Amino acid sequence: MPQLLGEYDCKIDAKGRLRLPAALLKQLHAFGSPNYVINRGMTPYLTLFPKTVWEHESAKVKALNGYIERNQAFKRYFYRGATPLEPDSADRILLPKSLIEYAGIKKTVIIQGMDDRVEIWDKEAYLNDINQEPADFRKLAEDTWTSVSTPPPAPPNPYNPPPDHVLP
Amino acid sequence: MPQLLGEYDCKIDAKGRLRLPAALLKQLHAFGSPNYVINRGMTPYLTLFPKTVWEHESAKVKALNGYIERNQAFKRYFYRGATPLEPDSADRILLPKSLIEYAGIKKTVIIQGMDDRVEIWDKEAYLNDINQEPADFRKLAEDTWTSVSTPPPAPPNPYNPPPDHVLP
DNA sequence: GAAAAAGTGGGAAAATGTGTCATTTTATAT
DNA sequence: ATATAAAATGACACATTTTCCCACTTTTTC
Repeated sequence: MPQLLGEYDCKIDAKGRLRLPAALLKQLHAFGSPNYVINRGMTPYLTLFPKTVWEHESAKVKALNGYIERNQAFKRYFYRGATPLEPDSADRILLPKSLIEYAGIKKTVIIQGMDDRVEIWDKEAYLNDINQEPADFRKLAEDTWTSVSTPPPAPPNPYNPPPDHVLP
Repeated sequence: MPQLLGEYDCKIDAKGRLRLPAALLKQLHAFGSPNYVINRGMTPYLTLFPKTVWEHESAKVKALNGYIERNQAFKRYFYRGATPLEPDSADRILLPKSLIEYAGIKKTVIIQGMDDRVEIWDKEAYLNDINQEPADFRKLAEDTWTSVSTPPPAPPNPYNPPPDHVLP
């Protein structure tokens, strides 16, 4: 399974377009198609999924019985804002206005790889978030790991990256 | 199976007509016919089904034994307000007045794709709903998922982008 | 330092969304 | 039945958004 990694600094242009950094694009291509789904994050940031990852996520949600009100509320929360995206010829994606507003995106965003998805933050909000109470991190880490039984290491999964495309 | 995705901002005209956004129409066409059924949601919003999906839904309800009083009551609720719709020549649907009133629709609605159906909300009500206490969502998510097993992810198919333009 | 690639910006054509008005159809009352 | 009103539909024009394309600047690479 490929993995999305890296922290990127990007600008949004006046039309709300975001160019995906070349280094990130290469990683995204390993997920199978040049199509994405973007959605609201839990707090004011956005999450961009490769379409294949999104489909996997939503398959689980689809199975829920919507006549149970709590399930339906969950579904709604899951889908709220989810929008399919395709990059243009210059590898830019057009961010929906409502999501730009939601995430408080001004001019510059930070894109952060998060394994099988990326988070898109307004730069200022991102810096606030990670600089906040760094002292807390140790406690957070301890709390996190004490409540989780460490799974045995999975057998190594040899991953052969696709060849980078060769340019003339 | 195609999937309906996206959050769209639309206005209702003075006659209660709603133009379906072009991006959504494309997705709806994938469901096989330009016919829809609209119905009341559980709370004040509307649900629009592609006809094929509606038929599938109502088949399940039809199978309920109507001699059981609670089933009959459910059926009645299920069919109450259900209305077949066909878009006009300009891809607009005419929302029944009673449903507009039920959903508290004023001028602007949000249409949100929800996999095999879309929800139509009065904009204000929608924003209230999704911005509501995200802390609640954590618990909701936990409750929801404790009853569902996670299938293993399928390995993706790497995407090989077309070669960049070659210069002579 | 030159060439290539990556990242930005903006103009303009095409597509979409929206309001208005005219015409047709349906309903209602006399 | 016919007249009138109401509603539904169709047509169009205007505003806005999206897409496509190209050119320029900055960064990277050799």
